[in-house]
Amino acid sequence: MSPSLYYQSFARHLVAVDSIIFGFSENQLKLLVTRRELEHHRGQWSLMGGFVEENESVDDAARRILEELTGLKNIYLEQLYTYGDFDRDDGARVISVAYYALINMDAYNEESGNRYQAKWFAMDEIPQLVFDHKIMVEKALKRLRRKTIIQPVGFELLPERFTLTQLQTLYEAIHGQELDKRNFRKKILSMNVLQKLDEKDKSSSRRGAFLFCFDKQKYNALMNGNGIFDFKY
Amino acid sequence: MSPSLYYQSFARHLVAVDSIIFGFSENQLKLLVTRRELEHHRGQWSLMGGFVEENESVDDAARRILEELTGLKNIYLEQLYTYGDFDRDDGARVISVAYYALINMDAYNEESGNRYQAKWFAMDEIPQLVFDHKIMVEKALKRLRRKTIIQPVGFELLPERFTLTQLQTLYEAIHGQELDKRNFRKKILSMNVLQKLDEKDKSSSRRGAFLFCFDKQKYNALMNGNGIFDFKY
DNA sequence: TCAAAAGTGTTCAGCGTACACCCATGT
DNA sequence: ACATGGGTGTACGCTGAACACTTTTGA
Repeated sequence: MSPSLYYQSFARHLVAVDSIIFGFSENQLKLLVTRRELEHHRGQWSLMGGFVEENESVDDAARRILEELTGLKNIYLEQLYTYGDFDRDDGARVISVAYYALINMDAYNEESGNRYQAKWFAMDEIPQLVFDHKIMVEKALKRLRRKTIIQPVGFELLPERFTLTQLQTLYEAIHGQELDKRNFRKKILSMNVLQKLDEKDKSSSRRGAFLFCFDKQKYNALMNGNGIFDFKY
Repeated sequence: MSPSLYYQSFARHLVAVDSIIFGFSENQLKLLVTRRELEHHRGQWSLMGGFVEENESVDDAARRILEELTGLKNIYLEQLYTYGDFDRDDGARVISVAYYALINMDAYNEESGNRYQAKWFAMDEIPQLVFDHKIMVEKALKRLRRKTIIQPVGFELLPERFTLTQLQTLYEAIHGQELDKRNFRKKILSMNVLQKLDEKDKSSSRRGAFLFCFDKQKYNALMNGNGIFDFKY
């Protein structure tokens, strides 16, 4: 008797993946949502999602579906939480593993998105979403906020080269509050993960602002060293 | 056509729940593991787990399985992470939602545990576990450490009434490092979630140490107020 | 009287926070 | 010359961290 037979008597479930996809443009944090394609609730606004296939890891499913929608590989993607109420989808029992993704909207492929009637919404203009997707979005936002406090993650939402003002505006958008320019710069620079470039961005001021980029090396050094949460009372 | 029919063509999966169960005794953080009952790898050390049933939420499955093993209801239980590699279980494709639980070992029912050949191990004496269970335990420990820094969660592992020395020993066990007594007390008491009782515990010293209990009211007030993570740069 | 754990305060350094002015440049 | 965003430094208060001695009491 093959091992798999031992498991035969147990219930099997549809397992979906739903992605909370964040972007940043026009100084606003945005969310990418699609029109649902499945018959049930077809056409309603919904997070981008799909079902986990037979021989596919859940992470791979999330990446696959994200790539279908955005045309992007190598996106920052992190598992958020698994939603398992048996009646969360009123059409069938579906367990959903939620992920959140941070993407650089400049690189986003609009054509791919159009196939799913995808649309970006500012966080305070998100339409009603199907099932428990709104709850997922709220949890993702909380997680993103927490994450950006203790780890320099926000970069994923920006183009490769960005000004400190852009970065600050992003943080303000994520946290929904204004920040002091001097303190912000002091803090971010003291983290020592930014590399100052010679070039200036002149698109938003006459004087021009220096461009920076994220220094992956420094970042890794930081992470591999002592963790950020050193416990001492 | 009923909604559920729309979903028929998608793959279905076995969904398991595995619990990392922490306890505290003899000044050590401990983990409860069982001997595996399913044919495949039967008898190996394994986290307590089981399959999610047809009309059961994943959370309920976790609670059900935990109660079967420990005889305890109302345990602190939190979803940890979902493990979805398609080959993580070499017998069949099983997606596992991991939870971690904190239990007061005084209340633990040994009889229930014996039915599963359950055993408590100190964290540095955990035997080899089946599949990816070791990874789950490591993640749970990290989460517990982080959690105890920012939220007074540790109480769940202690009897209802405890001394500050006991609490400190617990924190030392969780974090694997010694803490300064004065700083620890200052910090914990300033959180304002402990209630000092009139009674003393004389079991561990001639002088006796005052007993405290966790004050749920104060705790809730704290949590409902401003969150712990106020972001300001 | 002594052994063993309980209990208690102060000092210092570093970090977060508040706050206001000059700089560079294109029009 | 002026309007617009870019860039910079300091002072204060709080919190975390290091550190040692007295108290109580049963044996």
